[in-house]
Amino acid sequence: MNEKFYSLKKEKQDRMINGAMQIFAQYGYRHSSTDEMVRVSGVSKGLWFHYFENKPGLYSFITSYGLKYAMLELSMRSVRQGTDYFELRYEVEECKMRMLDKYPYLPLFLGSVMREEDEDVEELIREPRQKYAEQLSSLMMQADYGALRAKEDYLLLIDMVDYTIEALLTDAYRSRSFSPERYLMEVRKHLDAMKKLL
Amino acid sequence: MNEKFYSLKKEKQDRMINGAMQIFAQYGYRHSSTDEMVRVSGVSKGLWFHYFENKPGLYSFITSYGLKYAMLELSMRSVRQGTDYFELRYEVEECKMRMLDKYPYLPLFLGSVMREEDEDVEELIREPRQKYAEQLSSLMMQADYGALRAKEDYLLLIDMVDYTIEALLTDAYRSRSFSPERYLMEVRKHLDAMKKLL
Amino acid sequence: MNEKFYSLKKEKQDRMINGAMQIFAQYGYRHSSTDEMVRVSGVSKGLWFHYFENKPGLYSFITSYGLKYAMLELSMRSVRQGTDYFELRYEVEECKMRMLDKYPYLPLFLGSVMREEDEDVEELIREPRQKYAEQLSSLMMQADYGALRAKEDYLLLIDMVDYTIEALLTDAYRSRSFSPERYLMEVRKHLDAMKKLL
Amino acid sequence: MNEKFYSLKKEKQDRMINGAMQIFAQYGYRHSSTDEMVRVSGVSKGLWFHYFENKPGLYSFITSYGLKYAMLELSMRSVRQGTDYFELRYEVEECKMRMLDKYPYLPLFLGSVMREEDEDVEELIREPRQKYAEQLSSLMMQADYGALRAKEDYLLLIDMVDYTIEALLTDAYRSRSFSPERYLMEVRKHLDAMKKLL
DNA sequence: AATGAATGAGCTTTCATTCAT
DNA sequence: GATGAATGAAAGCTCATTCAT
Repeated sequence: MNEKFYSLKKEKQDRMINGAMQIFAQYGYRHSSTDEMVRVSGVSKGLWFHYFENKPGLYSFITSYGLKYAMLELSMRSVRQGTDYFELRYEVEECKMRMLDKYPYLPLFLGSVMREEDEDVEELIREPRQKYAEQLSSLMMQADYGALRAKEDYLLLIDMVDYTIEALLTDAYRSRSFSPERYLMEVRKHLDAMKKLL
Repeated sequence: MNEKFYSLKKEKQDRMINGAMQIFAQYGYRHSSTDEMVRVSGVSKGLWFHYFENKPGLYSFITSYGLKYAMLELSMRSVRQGTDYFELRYEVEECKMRMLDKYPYLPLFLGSVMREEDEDVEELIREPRQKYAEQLSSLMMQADYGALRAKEDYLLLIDMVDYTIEALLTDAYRSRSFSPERYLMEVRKHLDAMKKLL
Repeated sequence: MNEKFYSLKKEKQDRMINGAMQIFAQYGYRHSSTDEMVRVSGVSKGLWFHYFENKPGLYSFITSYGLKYAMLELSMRSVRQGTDYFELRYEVEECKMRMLDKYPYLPLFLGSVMREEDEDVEELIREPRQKYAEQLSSLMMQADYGALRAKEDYLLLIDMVDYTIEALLTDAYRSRSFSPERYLMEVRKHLDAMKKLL
Repeated sequence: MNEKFYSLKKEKQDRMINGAMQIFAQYGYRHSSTDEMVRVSGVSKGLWFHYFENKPGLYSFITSYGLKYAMLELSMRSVRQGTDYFELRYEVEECKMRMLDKYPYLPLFLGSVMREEDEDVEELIREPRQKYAEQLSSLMMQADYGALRAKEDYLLLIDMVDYTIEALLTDAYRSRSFSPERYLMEVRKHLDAMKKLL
């Protein structure tokens, strides 16, 4: 289906991928307009449809591509069984920051994809979305939950950590200039705060 | 500016307010369409513009109205100085649930307003948004932070609580039928989980 | 579905119907553009979709309307059982010419509808198209086929008459100014030519 | 103008000619899309414009080529002065069927060209179109009109024959599989039907 | 010569907004 | 006040045409 796209020069591929990710990440599927992608990527309108048939097709491709890239990045970290939960959680965020070089909006996009509910695309992204979620949770399952596990409600605490990190990421992108260092520091601080409670 | 609107029958006012809140809360400013408000409210299209000039004007009014209503509701609870932080935080959520009778989408709308970033309206809602935030934080400042305060990072923990509660609310509205009881129970569980850590 | 349209002023209804008929008759379904209908009718683009949802909906409505009008016109002639075949066939064409006052492109449109093959609309127009064909043939069955019937191949001769009349109509519209009188005269001449052979 | 094209391998020439004829014959000038010709011919898009500059240029070439081929085929039949009109008319159709080997859509294309009215190309095809019409009519003038000529309106009868044959051809192509034998039989039957009247 | 990537005008459709009634 | 008909800019998508390779 998308072999044509892959035979483009890598630089242009990435310009398109980044343009689409940025707009989709910021506005969600329905709200994202081709014209804005044209503007931020410098790639003409016709070409988007030349490669991706239609808007759902584009979204589905970018989603699948982005999630695969994220999964690859995740799988590339050497999995040390029994890493401390908070440490591992932090490493996952570090991992996201490593994506920034090639795909500056990918971390934000990942979150927006996981929350996407538009019925025109929900079906199309179900599978890659689920796989990504599974890889993440199976990665986290290898953590040493240490003192956490002692608590009967440790799942709730993990929820809180996840919600918090997601919110921090969104906030970080909201500011004019996204700084991965500042973001990671915020994550670290919040993780530490909870860790100290245990 | 909107005196005209207030001379409408209260019932119709509320039908319009609820219609706008529902759509804005679900889709955000930009994605909300007049036609959908017409549909859910049963109030003709012309009337919306008769009373509110344009879409930013409508959003600004509804925001300001909704935030004021929420502030009133908040201020109506008898402030017992020194209530335990977690208890107070819970009461704030209870308070939101009390709004459901008149404005079923107000709690969701509050969150969406606080996150709204569309540049067409950001300016217009800045002030009421800030006032609401201030009232909330000044209310929370009256709490007894107990063991929490002992922690040097207690502000971070509070962040986590806030992010968590906001996410729980969004999740609660995502399900077909929003149940205030179920929501409050979730909030309670998460608050307790953290409280126990202290 | 189209009650809204019928509550328009009759004059505007007819302006829209005529605009659509003209463009559809000349270019066929697929080729007809809203912009051209806007131009010939002076009715804004948005309004077409306000009343007719989409292009197939518009085509289906105009088709159904035009065929019904034609059937009404046909049924209004006093049916004299046993009229000479050639006379009756001529009267059918006279009947079409009577439509010109209100719908100048209807006779041409009828032919184009009967030949339309676009798969987006074929289903939608099947029924009215069939009904019209049936009324026409049941009308013609009341004719006195006289000497014609004696011929074993009289059905083939009728084919020829039909093909000829259809071609004459198309030719007549091709000229800059369509003249019903000239057209009817042509029809008469050709009918007579064949009649004399019998 | 098109010498370049003629230096292509004959097989590729014919693939292009057939592709263009098929699409133009089926959809008319305006509705024919380059992409469809690319698809049915397997010849790349750029090449079409390399050889034919633009769409009118292509249409003009294919028209001129197709008409010339038809004229050649017509002129190749040994003209027996005084052949019976109906026989000659039938032979003309046989002649068209002989084109099918090389250009399966040429007979249909001929008819569509003669009816083409798009103003972008009308001028361009006027001359070849007229020449073809003239050759056809001068060929037919050599016929023995026999009993036909006795009729004062024999020209009208000839019209009817022509219209009928054209309609039969269009009908024949409409069916999934075009059968020259079946088509010729239909022509024969209709010609005979009229002949018997004389 | 040959390919197909690239472009932008134009088409169908949506939607905030205006206006006659 | 109240309605919904009316408008046109903008969105998703198609297609003739150009151009780098």
